[in-house]
Amino acid sequence: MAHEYNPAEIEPKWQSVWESDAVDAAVEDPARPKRYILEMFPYPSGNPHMGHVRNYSIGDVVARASRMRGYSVLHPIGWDAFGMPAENAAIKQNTHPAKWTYENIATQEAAFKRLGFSYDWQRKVVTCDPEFYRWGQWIFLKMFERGLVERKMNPVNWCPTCRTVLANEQVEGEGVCWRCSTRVEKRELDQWYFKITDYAQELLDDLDQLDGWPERVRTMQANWIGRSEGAEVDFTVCDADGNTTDETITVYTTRPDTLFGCSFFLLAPEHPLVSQFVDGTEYADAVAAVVERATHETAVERESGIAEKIGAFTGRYVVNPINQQRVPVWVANYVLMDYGTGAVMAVPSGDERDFAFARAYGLPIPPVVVAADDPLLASDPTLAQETDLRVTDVPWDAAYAGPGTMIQSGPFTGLSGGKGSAGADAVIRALAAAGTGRATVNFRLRDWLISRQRYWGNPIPVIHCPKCGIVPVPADQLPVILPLDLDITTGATLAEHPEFYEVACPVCGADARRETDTMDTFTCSSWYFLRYTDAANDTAPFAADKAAYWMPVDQYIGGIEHAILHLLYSRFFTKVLRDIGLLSIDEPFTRLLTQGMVKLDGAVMSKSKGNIVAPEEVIPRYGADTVRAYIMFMAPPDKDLDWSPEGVDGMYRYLNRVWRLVDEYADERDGYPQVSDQAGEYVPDLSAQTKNLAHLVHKSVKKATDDIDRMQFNTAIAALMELTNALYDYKTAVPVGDRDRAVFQFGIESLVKMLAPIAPHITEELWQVVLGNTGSIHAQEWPRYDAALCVRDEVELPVQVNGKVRGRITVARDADEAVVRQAALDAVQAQIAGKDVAKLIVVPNRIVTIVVK
RNA sequence: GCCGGAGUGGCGGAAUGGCAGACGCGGCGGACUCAAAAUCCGUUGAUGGCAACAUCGUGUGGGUUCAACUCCCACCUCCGGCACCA
Repeated sequence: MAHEYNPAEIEPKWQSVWESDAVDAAVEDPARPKRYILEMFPYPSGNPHMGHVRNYSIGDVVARASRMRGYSVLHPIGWDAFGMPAENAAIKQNTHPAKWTYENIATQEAAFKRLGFSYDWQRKVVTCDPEFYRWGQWIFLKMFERGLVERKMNPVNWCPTCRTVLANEQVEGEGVCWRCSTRVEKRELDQWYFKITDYAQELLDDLDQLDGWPERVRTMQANWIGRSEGAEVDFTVCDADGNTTDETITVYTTRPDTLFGCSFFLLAPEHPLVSQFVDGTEYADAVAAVVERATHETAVERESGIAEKIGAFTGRYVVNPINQQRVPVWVANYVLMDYGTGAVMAVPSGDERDFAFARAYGLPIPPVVVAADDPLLASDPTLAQETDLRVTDVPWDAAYAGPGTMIQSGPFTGLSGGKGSAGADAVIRALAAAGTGRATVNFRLRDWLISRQRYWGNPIPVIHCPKCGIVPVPADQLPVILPLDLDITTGATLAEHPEFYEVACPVCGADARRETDTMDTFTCSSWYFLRYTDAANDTAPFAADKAAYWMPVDQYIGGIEHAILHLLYSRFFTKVLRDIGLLSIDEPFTRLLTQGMVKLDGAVMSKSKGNIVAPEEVIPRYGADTVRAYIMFMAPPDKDLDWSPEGVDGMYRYLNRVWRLVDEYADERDGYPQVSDQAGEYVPDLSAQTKNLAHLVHKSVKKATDDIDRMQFNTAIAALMELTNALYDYKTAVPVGDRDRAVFQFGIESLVKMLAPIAPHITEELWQVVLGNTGSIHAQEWPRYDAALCVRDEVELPVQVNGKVRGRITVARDADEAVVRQAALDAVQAQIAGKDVAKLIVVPNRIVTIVVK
């Protein structure tokens, strides 16, 4: 009854069985441990490509293996359905974003089903469905209540191509839009923000808990949050004659120990005091020129990598609170308005940028922190005790920013200087006592700009009332429905849709205007994983007890491109929802796998580049199982891989090999005598060949199990191939009538079971049809190996002489060391004859090494 | 510039400090076949040798060790992230 492996026939057959039986529906079962396996949900861009296949195959293997290991598994899927590409496609193809989006979802859903992914389809989430996005609005309102939503006028990143603002996290490398790579512009606009900075410290601290995350992702997030410790110092504004005003300017510094070395003071070009200082003065023109160049040329200069430092004197001075020194105030292009306070104290001897600026404009560079071996101290040892300003210009050709000793620093002279030094602490204490400074912490992280001037997004549930101001939409009026009757092929937004924005104020009833900006799509992806735990809930985003059962996600799988963006925002949402009382966890994702990218000839596959390899090109010829297994076999999951069609044949051959092996076994098995008493049980009178097979089978089961656990699927598949080879070798070497039924059967069944998560269709067919078992392979228990059978009772050890293998010995496992020593010496007798054995090292069960002279 | 990651056969890739190259792709030789496909067997790091074998070999140069792809120091190349963050 031998029959052929025909994936085109069996794959759709099993897919429809699984779907109609809803075999992959997640069940909350308190009796079993749970596992929530999640892959980052796709954007419905059209046909999936091999990158998708890889991402979702990894998750599917983990989910299927987890079920067989006895876990109650949640493995859902959905679509991140709002966003710009839908609008662009709609304009280009003269259709509606909704139509384009839902059609693409249908395409991807069909493709995913054709690949045999084991999703709980009943929990499907589509973010552009009102049933989903209303809860995004609900969360917005909750955040609004808690003061985590802010509308403010700020310089923001504007993408002229996308015609919308962007969050800081969405501006890449050289200041370009993450989506279209257009250079972004700075604009001063009134926008909506989520106050993620309120959680900056916790987002940083809790990275320590995430030991299931790749180190580099944690490092990237820590760098992005960018905590720095230092001090604020208040400088009093004065005129050229030293007459002080009651105006102070505060600076932030990480080096309060260098305060005595401040020889000038800088304002950012955008600083509001600049025009106040120079308007109508002789300095106005020069300052305006700097401001002009800084605001218009910065982007270009940054691109070249080296920005020339330019600045201009404002005619004003400030008083240094530590020593009452009067220093000039300049405007400089390298001072950033959006970090610290937009003003800095310049210490050219201790800061490279200030040094360059001082040299360019002839400003003094007094040394205040010097290294112990500094030539300055060598030439003038008394300088080490100098408290007053004696040397006003360093002989160095670069700033010194390292640790050292404070000099020329009044009462602080002699203290250690440097970041976080005793000297720095002492200066902060002195400033604090005088009320002119204080210790403080600064973050690089900015608040999350969430409003977008685009149509295809979740409407911000707010109404602008001329009398009441900003009025949140009452919760019982949610959702604010995104109207679909808008012709967006002209590029129109909600601001061109009066039926949408003309509303009555919910408080006073006056004519008011509904907010027409929509939310950043990343707000949807920041909590979709929570919706899966309770996807049909129509009274809340999710029930707390359901989330409590399933959360956190045990294994999250997705691309490294979200190392900051999505993964940071999701952590933020989780903490906010915890504080609202909906969650009891601090972190959403316990373990994270950042899967490598699938490339073609070195380039990332993307629709815009047109270098996509789609699974449909391979499935008709080889089937989904081959595609899945091949992409898992090509490389470890976290490494980038270059797609090459050459090896697909090999994987197809392998699955055929498995098919024939199992098929032949099914035909012949009645002829196998039952020799050993039970599968996997060690029976002393087995033949040497059968013992050998039992050993190989158990060793392979252990190896494949361990490798799937640590998600090294490429080596797991290699172990399955070795198991397959061992079974074939046994068949070749041992006639049917001498074969051990129990050991062989255990080998065959283990092979089929362990291959099942990777190649779910062929294994289902082999299990149920070819082997004639009842019940799905995917509901079987994972094979258990016998640790005693994974090792041999005799081991062959290489014997090295001076680092070269010169002989081999076979000894009992864990043999007495004396026995091993003697056997080794005998084995290499010829090589060591007449020489002194200086050393003999036995590494038990591994190697013997002899050193002779 | 700073912070990560990676350099291993023709190719993808394996190796708790213990026989480098598992597993596979490709190649070569053979069996089966009228022939081909499929399948099966053998072989396949380099150099030298008829051969057993010898020597060399994990980006480069040092070091630690009986033993280094693995640990340490210095450097080269590539990839990724951040980048005037005071």
